[in-house]
Amino acid sequence: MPPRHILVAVGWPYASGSLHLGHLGGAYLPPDIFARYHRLAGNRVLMVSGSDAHGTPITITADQAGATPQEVVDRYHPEILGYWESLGISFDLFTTTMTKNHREVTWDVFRTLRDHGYIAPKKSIQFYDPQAERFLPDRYVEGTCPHCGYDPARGDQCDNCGRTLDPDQLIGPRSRLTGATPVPRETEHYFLLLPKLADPLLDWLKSRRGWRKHVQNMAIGFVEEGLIDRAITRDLDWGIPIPPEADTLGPGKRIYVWFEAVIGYLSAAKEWAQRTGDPEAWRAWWENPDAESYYFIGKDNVVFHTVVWPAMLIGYEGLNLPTDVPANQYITFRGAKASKSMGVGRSIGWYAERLQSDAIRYAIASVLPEQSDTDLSDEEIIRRINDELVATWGNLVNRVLSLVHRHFEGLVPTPSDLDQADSALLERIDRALTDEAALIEAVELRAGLRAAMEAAAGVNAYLNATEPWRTAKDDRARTATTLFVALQAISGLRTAFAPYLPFSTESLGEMLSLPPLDKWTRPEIAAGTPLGQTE
RNA sequence: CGCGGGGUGGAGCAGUCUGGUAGCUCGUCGGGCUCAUAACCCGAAGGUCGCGGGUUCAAAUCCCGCCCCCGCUACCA
Repeated sequence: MPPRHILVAVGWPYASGSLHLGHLGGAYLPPDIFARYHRLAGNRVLMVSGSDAHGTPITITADQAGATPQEVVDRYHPEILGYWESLGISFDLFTTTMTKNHREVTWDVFRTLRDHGYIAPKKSIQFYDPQAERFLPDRYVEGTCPHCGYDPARGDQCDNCGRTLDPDQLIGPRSRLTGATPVPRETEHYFLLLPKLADPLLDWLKSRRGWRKHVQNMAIGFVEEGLIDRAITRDLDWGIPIPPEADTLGPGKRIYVWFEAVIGYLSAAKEWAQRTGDPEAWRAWWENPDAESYYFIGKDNVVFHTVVWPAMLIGYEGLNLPTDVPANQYITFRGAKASKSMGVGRSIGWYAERLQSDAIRYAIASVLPEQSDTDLSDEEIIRRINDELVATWGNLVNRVLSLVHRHFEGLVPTPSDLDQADSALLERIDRALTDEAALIEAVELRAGLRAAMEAAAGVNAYLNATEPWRTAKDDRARTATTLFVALQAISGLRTAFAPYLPFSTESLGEMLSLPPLDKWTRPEIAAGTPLGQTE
């Protein structure tokens, strides 16, 4: 079977704050596990993402810090890169939305959609700050909430009662920039004409199979409720400019961040291709109809990736739509949503300084919120590492290597004929690899990890049944066979754990004198091979 | 208010589409083993499956109503 082309598209984090374990479990660890599996399975993986450098969260963070948006990005983008480095999140490219390449790709998508009739300018009424001489985004209009009386409520939403607002509903509106009373004035923006794409989009959504039900139901429901034209430009001075020939709406307008951020998947693939020296290489993942694409995001981003981005791709013509959007729910901490501003859930960096990367990866992978929100605490993290990962898998490796060192001078013993229990164990390991592969392909990563752990427990049970520490006293041949088989099983488990625990499986390979793993198989460890010591 | 998802032994989760003795990991209790001891193996206890009603020989599962949590609701992305 020829290699499949697998695009692993990872949601773009804002470069405006530190990431916490909820982010890791929601959007970043799952694609890495998925990508590592597919590489081992012999497929061509392209895994891309980057820092989202635009959008109001960046400008607001900058305002609060008295810094420029650029300075905010310059601080957080390297921090995020550091997370991926320390946790082994194996991007082929993690770029930003500030590149020239991204601007050009965004312009290409803008122009093509416009030429195909899916982007057009429309006039609307918007608040204008006469003192600052500029139009105000809804977030920059403040006033008293008409529902609960809270002040200051923002023009898009009241932070107190949570209701969605329009700025003209506010009592006593004022500009957040100057405090001046804003006045309504006509302005013009570009809109994405989503209703024109609704029919093919709905047909496509309904024909998807194997999607998580909350993802597919939400997408279909959103489209069936009725799509409306959606603005793709904003009154901002931070963001990607409108293509020069189309920049006729007046000063101070940029492309709205949601429009260009999703294009990042495409522009990052193109940037990767340029960097590899084959600028056309991206086409194998985007234009080849047999290529597959998987978008890993949190549940708050479902509509953008299942409705808006596919609509843009349909309108653009010629590029692949998502194969699956395995969006995750949230990891909560002691029942509260992880959020730096709420002081809940520490940053990834905090844990990375205190725990081994694979330990963090195991703890998160074993609770991935694939169906529903999952609650976690520091105690739970430690418990899972010690009572599951170390106890079952770490201890298994340790006890087998100890026996080999004690009774066979650290050399893989030469087996006699395998009996039924020996063969059954190896068959079980091989079956676990097959089962796990199917689970990972279906993006059921937590179940995939469970399959590996159950197989490891099976090896422990095998050892308790064969008792090599007892047979060593009077049956060296039997002991040799048992330990040989156990080592082969461990070799298979090394593969099974490799997508989840890349660091420790790599060092285990060195300990077993095995070449680097490059296939989804159980490599045989030859008799006589010298083994390393456990720590 | 509307839409989507979730509410299952002490903790975290599967199972619900395709109704039929409620499953997994951890914890607890008992036993085994002693190579490993941050242990391992075997067994047991522990659940009105959010609440109320309905359909059915049979409901965690299907239908109706309600409560709670998360997300979305187009200017957060």
